[in-house]
Amino acid sequence: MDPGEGGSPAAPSTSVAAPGADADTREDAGKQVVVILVGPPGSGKSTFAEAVMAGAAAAGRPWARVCQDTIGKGKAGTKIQCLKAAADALKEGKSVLIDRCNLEREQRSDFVKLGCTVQADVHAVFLDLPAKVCISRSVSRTSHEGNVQGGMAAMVVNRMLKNKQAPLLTEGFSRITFCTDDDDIKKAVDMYSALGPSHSLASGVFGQKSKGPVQTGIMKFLKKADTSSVNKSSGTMVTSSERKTGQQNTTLKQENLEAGGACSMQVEKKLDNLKEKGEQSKERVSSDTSLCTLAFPSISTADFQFDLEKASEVIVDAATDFVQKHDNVRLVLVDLSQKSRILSLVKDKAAKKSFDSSRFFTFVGDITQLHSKGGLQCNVIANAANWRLKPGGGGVNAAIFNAAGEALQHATKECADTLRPGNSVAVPLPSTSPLHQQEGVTHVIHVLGPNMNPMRPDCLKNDYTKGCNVLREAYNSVFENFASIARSYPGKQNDETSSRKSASGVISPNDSKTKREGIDDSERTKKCKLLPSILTSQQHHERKGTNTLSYHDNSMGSSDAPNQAREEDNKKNGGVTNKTWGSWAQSLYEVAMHPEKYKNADSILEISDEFVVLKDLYPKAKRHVLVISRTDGLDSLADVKKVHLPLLRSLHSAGLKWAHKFLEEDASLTFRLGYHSVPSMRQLHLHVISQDFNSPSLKNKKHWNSFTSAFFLDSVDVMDDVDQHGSATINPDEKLLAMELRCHRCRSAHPNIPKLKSHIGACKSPFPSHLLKKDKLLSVSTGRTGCS
DNA sequence: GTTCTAGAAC
DNA sequence: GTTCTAGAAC
Repeated sequence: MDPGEGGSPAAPSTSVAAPGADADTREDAGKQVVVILVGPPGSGKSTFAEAVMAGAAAAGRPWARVCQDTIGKGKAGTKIQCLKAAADALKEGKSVLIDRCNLEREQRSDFVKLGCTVQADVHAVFLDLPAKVCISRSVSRTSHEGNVQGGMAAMVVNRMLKNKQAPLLTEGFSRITFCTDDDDIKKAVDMYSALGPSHSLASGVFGQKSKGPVQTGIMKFLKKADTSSVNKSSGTMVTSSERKTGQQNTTLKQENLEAGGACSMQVEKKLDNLKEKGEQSKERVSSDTSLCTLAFPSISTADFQFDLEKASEVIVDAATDFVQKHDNVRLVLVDLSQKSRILSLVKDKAAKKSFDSSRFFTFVGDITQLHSKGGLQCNVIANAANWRLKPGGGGVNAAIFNAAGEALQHATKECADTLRPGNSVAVPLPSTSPLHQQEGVTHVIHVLGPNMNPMRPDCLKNDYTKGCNVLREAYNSVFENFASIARSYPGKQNDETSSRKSASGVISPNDSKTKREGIDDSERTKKCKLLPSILTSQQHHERKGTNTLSYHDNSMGSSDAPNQAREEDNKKNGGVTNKTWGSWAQSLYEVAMHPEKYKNADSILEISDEFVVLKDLYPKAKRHVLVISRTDGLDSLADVKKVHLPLLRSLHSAGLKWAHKFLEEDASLTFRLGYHSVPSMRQLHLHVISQDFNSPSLKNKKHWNSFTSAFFLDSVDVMDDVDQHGSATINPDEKLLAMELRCHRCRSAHPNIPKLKSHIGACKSPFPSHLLKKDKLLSVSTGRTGCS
């Protein structure tokens, strides 16, 4: 990093500004900074603080470190001692580093106030490392100043992380730096070490990756004297000297949005009024990162010429309905023009409805520059796409593809080839995309709405009955895709945990470890090596060319042949799936098509016209069976349409029947029924799996997360989804499988699989509240069928 | 889906 | 030295 960027550092200041000194004098002397570190034990706060102090000392800059772990004569002290030490240091003209966990807003608010009182810049540096890293480090250290080490450390870290609250600008910070790995931390240390008295760092939120915003140049230095040009160039900067005036409307909007109290539609009107008075109009709107936010354009009302009045009704209905059903999400309808008629119509209609208006509002701005120009942090944006999912064509589609670069085209290609009206597809935006880097957008959801323009494909010729239905389907599809993405955001999971009911009504796993292992062992001896034999059988047929399956008419006998045929079919049908399957992934398909060949194998539990029930060859729990659909052409959930709803219900009923049977044999079990978002094996299959996860075949992170993250879609939800929207909402994000290892009951984090397994063998916490709804869990105590 | 294994982490 | 993960191959 070049600390001289924007001007070389000046000589260290020796003058000390009195607390009451006016701003100009203070700026001459160099602005003091209060840096509040935020992070759990093991996140490296002390290392950070020591490195910055060393850098500052070497450069002769007056900094003080206030460390709660050592403030009591080398031992841990109190918050009050820290506050006093910080106040004293500030009086002496020093900048201050607050080295304590500060994970909750309340814990850090007094330090923020202290900084504001002496008109120092107040910064947060959030050391937001993966829980497992913090736990590993804190468990293994031996001479920690605050004695958070050894076996207790994991518990302490987990408890703290459960309640962590990411810092927000509205707390009074002028700058927040997120560090999610050691590289980020090093950069932040370098930055603060090199911070000269005549420099100040840019205001805003920097380095936040997982929740949307934004890596906007963590290394950027800005000359303090030039605040006016800062505002001109970026439109989002708010320095402390401006807070009295420029931040007025920012604060107004932030408070309203975050408190969820006042109507944000009104807030926008107030903001509009301020704009009319010539005030700064491009302030940061909300730094609330606890809400996953979707920005979406009005669908079909531009080039597709859909009636605005009717469209606005659909938007308001769909959006208000959605935010009422989902926590921790926010929807923002965006249009470029201040005079947008669709925005006014939606605002008017929304004002007449009763809902939490901080979670659905309208916004004037460019959907590709919401963060950098509008200060609105959106994790996900929707794109009014064309049916070929190609760039160009003008409007929002061209703008988004332009802004996102080639990365979006490639990522889109991997997810889908075409789109039908009323459908959407969520595309994870690679981190190489400028839209990801600069605006913090992690996903683009392409959606195709109904068309009323005779010059465009699939014109509905003013059939608004159909048109409104398709438009509603389109919005529902976008919102549900968004909900799936939101579910994978870490903050959401913490919230679910914190709202967990104390009494679950679900029986805990059997206390007797010996008994459990005994059952496992007996099952292992009975295990039939069915699947490899199927593979052998199929390969044998392929070699001999005697396979009766129609796709082997292909002269090459390639196992990819059916995929090619199906890809063609998918394209013809406008479907969005085009997955190819390796030869090893065909076993279930083979069983489903020819179960009679294997009827003597003890792995097959039941065969009907619609399904086959099969013991999983590598069970990931004491009891784990698959209910495999026998419908040819249904490879996975992505292929499921409304017409398959009766089939889904049959699979579910069969799953329930077997779960009940297993519960009769072992009343300590709890079952969950569901599908993998993206299965590894071809042929739609429902997992019926006991929640003990006590199995030697559960070996890695992917196994664990495929059954305990949002990657696992509950059968009841899938049936509802298909019933309401005509298809299942799938989040294809592979990141779900790479997430850190968390207990499926108490959500505590663990550094590796063996440690996780030893924890889940003992954890008696109730299941998270979201699993207790809709009979997603089946146990003797619930005694329910799950049929609706 | 699993197995194998190099190399990272401890 | 041992444990554990993650990527390649099947």
